[in-house]
Amino acid sequence: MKHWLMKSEPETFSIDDLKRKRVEAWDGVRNYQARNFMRDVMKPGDKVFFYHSNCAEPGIAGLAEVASDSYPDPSQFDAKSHYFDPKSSREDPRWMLVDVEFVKKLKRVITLDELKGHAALDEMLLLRKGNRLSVMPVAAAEWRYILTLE
DNA sequence: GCCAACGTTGGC
DNA sequence: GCCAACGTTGGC
Repeated sequence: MKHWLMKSEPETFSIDDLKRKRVEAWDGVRNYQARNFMRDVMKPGDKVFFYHSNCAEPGIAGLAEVASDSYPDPSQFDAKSHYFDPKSSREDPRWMLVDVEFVKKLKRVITLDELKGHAALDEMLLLRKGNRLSVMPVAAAEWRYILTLE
């Protein structure tokens, strides 16, 4: 079982939205590296940090779980969708996603700023300069360490 | 709203 | 295959 971090802008889709809906198709990812993680590596049951990005208090807001195998992102075929991709086709879909299921909301947001202050997390992908991946792996040791911070 | 960092596109 | 131009991400 692997561990992941998935970013979402809370104004668009927050941990509270996931709590309400229980399961959400993680659509709209249009980055090949992030897609490859979802398509090739993620497995149902993998653990996920739900991260709030591009907001007043960026950080880990909750826990979730991968809830499906990967399948084509329907929004890529929808001409009315913001995520429509005219270069993709149903025969050869370019973008894949997984379903993500709510596990729990953290008692507080473990902020990006706080994570930066822990030497144990120096190697964390999230904290690498210039990293913009919206779906990324988290090392098991980092996962366990972060859970103790709540 | 700014802007650094990065990814993608497309002309050559 | 190079690289300039452009678009996006996301912290601040």
